[in-house]
Amino acid sequence: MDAPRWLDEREERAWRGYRRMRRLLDLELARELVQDAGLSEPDYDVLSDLSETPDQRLRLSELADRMLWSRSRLSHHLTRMQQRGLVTREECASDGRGSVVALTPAGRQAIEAAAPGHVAAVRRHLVDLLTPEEVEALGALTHRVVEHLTAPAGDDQGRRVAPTSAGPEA
Amino acid sequence: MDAPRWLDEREERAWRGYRRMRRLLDLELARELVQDAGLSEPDYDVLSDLSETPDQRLRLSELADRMLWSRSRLSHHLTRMQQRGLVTREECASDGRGSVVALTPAGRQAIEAAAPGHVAAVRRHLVDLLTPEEVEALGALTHRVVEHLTAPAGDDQGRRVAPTSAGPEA
DNA sequence: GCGGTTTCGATGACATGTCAACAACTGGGT
DNA sequence: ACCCAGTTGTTGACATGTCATCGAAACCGC
Repeated sequence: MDAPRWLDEREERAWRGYRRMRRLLDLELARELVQDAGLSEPDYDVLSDLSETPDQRLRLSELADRMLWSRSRLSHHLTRMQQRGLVTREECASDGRGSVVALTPAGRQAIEAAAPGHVAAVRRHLVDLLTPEEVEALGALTHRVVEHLTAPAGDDQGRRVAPTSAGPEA
Repeated sequence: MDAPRWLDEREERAWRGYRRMRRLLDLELARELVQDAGLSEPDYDVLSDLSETPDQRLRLSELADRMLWSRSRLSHHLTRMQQRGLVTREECASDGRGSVVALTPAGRQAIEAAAPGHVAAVRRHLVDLLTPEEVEALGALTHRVVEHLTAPAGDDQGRRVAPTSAGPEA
């Protein structure tokens, strides 16, 4: 690392573009979501993950792992969503420590109302701006990076990632 | 919007991959940065933008616009960085309302110490995992999306973006 | 030069996220 | 049966980000 390899022009362009896109896309999607559906992005993600589940319910830690959130963050966020009537907490039958998070009817209604507009926004600001080849490339490249970051460690460095578990032994 | 066009399999893969990559990359880069250099990503970004400037100093609002931050956020953050001795605020000669943010020697030292490791991490976890074609594609695609999101409005929708100014009249 | 309007940056209240500590419980070894 | 290390989810203190508001200064048409 004595002579750092800086990014060349193309790499720099990709990296800066990525970061700028990230920020702008986030701002815009969040803005539309809150305006059109009264949900924040985190709200949407929670509801969306829950609604994709057979029962509309998940163990708290299972949900946290899927979302790559810490349990603490999820717990705080659920408290707020619960107060708004979007989700409920139930005791877990098989594990006395556990909580199960469940979608309420209001929660289901909220996500169903929000989804079409949100998908449309994702198309409008991202997907529909890309060629099919670019969509393919983006899928491939992001998956490779994700694989790398979730690899069992000792990979090219001794570092681990992810808030809590979600590791190799999941 | 009556019959929402959902994402097809490839689009879904790209979108989910993007979001997952985003999250994991952020966590990892932030983790390494704070561990190796004692800086958060926002800290790094502020110092980095300042250090790229001829005089190591910028008007507060100029910096906010470049970073796509609200003035308020930047002001709060600068207060904290100032307390750590990384930056200083100076009065602006040409505008009595204004502040100029300047890098201190400690700030310059911090960014110079942090940069090589951070660039290496960006390579390790992203850039070096991509083919040259993918780097090129990522650059092209992100720039197109950024263009779209910063376009003068009335574009395909009547919506504007960005925290404060940075708009069409900039 | 003077009022009205806008811009600049700071601030306080509040929302959200992180981190460390904790109690309750599980499961395995003995 | 019992202990104990590990796991689960919650909590409180704190860091960070957002939003509305504010005073000061600049700008602008007159």
